Amino acid sequence: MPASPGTTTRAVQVALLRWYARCARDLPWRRTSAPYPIWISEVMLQQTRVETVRLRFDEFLDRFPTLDALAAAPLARVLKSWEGMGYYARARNLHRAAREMRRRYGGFAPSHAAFRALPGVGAYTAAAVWAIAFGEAHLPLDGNVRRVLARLCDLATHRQDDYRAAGAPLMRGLPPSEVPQMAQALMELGALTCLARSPRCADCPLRRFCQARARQTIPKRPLSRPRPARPHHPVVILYLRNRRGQFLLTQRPAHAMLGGLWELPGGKAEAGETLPRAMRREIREELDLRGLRRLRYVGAVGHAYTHFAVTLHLFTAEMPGPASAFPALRRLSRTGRARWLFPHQIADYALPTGTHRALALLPELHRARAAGRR
DNA sequence: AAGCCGGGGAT
DNA sequence: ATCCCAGGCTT
Repeated sequence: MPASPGTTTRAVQVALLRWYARCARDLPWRRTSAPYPIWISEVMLQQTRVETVRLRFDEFLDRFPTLDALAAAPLARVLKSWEGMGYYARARNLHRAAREMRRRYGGFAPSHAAFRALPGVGAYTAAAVWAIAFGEAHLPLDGNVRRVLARLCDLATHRQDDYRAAGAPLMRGLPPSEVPQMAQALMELGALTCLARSPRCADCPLRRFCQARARQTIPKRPLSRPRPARPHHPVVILYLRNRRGQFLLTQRPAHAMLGGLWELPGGKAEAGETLPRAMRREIREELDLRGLRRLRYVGAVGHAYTHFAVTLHLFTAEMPGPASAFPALRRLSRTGRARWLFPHQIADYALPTGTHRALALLPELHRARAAGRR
């Protein structure tokens, strides 16, 4: 708060802490101060709404109650637990970081610096865990806090350093017991009151300190950046049956988008190409398979990713012969990147949400999916 | 600093 | 349809 002397900083801290004591939501990860669950919650909350995480947090901790349990688990199980939450690199990094901590420190990271160096732990997560679990005065600079600071100090900037300069004083001079509350209060104010679209200034404990409010620049804070439009692609995917009633599921490369997840074979349709032609071409390119039998169009589902959107066009078809007759398919199976599954077995595999929704178009898988969710 | 990575809910 | 969320990694 550049324009504010220390006495004002203290007044802001007091107002915010009093408000937090009165208004803070009761969230599962606020019932503990242990670093492991705090860490899990912070990773889940990366770009993910509180309400979504609220539904998943307890289940994840039931499955992986300790750092050692997470480190000992196979990655596939962690990915399955992460299914539907997106940004799957988070699950891969969480797993790697747990194994690294166990190996190098025999437990949780011993310092903020050691923790910050782990995969998937950036400036925000390291600050949040060290402030909330250990009471050290780091500023967790997330989207909420950035918005609160942009308004409180009327910042017309994108620079990270400007936000740090504005926010650091608010974390200083507190007793360690109040650091966790202060860190969470800044975020909570952004989540409940200092809303992005329609801020509830009348209810804000900081309204008399708010410089953007005084200057009537609230709608312009924080400064926004124009975003490019999302391109849209038609995609064809295939539910390929063999003669035993199994279907083919393939695994995405570990470090690609949706890395490690399982999906139906297929790919983008090209401009001017009919969907059945695209389907046959993709299967030829991907599996070196020709002469699909009984190719049928099932239907489509739309699905939006961060930077593009797709329409998934689902087909069914039957194998032209035994899988063993096709070298590319044999190779995929041998390396474990492709599996023939009976419908009920799908419950053990982590699938992207779009694939789940496409499979729901098939009655036989609808039943299997319902069984898998139980 | 910018581009990339999922998904979902609010408006 | 658009925005944006308790971000991190790579370039």
